[in-house]
Amino acid sequence: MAAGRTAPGRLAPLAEEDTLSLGERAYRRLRESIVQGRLPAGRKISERSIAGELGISAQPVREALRRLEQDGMVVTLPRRGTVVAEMGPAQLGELGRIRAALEGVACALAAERMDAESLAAIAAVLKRMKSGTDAADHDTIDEANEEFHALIHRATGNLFLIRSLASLRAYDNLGRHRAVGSTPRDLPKALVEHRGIVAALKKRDPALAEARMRHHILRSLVTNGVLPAPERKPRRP
Amino acid sequence: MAAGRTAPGRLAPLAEEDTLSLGERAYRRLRESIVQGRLPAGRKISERSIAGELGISAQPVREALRRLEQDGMVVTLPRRGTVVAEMGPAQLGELGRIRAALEGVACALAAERMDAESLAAIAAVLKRMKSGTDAADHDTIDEANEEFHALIHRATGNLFLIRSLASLRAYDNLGRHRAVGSTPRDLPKALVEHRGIVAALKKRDPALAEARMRHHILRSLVTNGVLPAPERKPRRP
DNA sequence: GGCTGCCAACTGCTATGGCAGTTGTCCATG
DNA sequence: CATGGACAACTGCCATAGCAGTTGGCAGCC
Repeated sequence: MAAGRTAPGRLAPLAEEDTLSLGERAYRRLRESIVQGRLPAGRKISERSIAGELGISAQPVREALRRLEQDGMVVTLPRRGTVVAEMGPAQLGELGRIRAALEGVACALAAERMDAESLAAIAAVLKRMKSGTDAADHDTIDEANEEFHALIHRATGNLFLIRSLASLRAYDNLGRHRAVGSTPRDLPKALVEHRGIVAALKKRDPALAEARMRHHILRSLVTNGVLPAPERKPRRP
Repeated sequence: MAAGRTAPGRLAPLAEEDTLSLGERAYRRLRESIVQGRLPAGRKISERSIAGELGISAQPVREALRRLEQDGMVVTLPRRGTVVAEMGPAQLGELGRIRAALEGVACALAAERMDAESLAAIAAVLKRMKSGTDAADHDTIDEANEEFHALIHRATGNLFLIRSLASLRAYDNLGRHRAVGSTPRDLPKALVEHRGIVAALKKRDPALAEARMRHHILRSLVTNGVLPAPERKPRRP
């Protein structure tokens, strides 16, 4: 990590060279720290202490905390303090189901309006996924996967969707980071699912694209242990 | 409106008696003003001028604007200004589809965990809807409708879902306010749909509840003119 | 007349200081 | 030893002031 030699749970001062506002940078830093588990649930966050660690004033930190609160990542009790929100497995599962639905809608919108350039790009990503899967190279798979979904999100052109999904994918990362050790993934299954999604996008079939994407997300959540395995449909017991 | 005699587009000062933070109150005020169309799209919003109108400092206003920006209701260009976001009919339609999906997930979650008390409450709301529909009383219908969905949202116990849907329903209101005059509504159809949703909730059938809720939202968006009528499925043209 | 350059009036952004409410600690009291 | 109360050290919250970048207009020049 770029954090370097910092005490666990502490943040390195912000670099000066950046062009973003301090509030924005503080928001991203805090968000990243929470997602990566460096700021665990229940940890107290005070505006002043964070400001001190980041080497900035308390005001931008306060803005960042308000935004994180709207994301649901922290909760603040007036005049008492702000703490990182608790995220039980049940709530993580709910967020996963929400994300599945939103990714589905995004995929449907993308199927309607994705241009040829983006389609070519996503086909290229698919190839990288294939080679990465063959080599069992998790880094390139993760990277390609990230780009895969990002391309679809961007194709929707819908800011609300993009933001919401970014927030939800952050929780997904949290779920992964929580499970120490190997995170199980059914790579070949994911590959064929991705191919099916791209095929639906190329056919410009919104309903099919949505169904496939949603199923893909839900299945991956199940194999990751975030969601329980769905019960088999009983044919009248 | 409680706004009273204020110049169009201007905001009345905040009351003192409230217990909420100034930032929170400013957020709600601005949000309400945007939703009701009092602050039309493209209108410039400066921290200082709003602060002056509300009789508070610029800092809480700034927080409110950052939160509204995360909601997608305003966009701010650094060092240049903040304006109310443009919302074309296309984007409004997209948000409607997103909302339909999220309301569906919320309804599924509610079907799994709604307690008897809430089920009784929602049954009562249904009765009010029935009488309101018979009397063609739009006010009580709107009120009951609001409560209907709020009960379902609350039953999920998911803050992210509740917040997102609140934001999306705000846009829905904006769509209504935009269409001056009579907003078409198929009241009897809505009533039977609501009944079907409640039936699914009582049966604790998440999939059915989700499908019915989603269809209900999508249909209402179509009759409101937010979404185009879906094309009939061609059986191979 | 049309163009350039400057200046004033904005804008968002951040730091500082201080207020009011909360919490924890330590001492005096029963 | 246990209990209650005051004080200090927090907390979030807000107002003020000032910085730096942007914009609009007006004078001066070509």
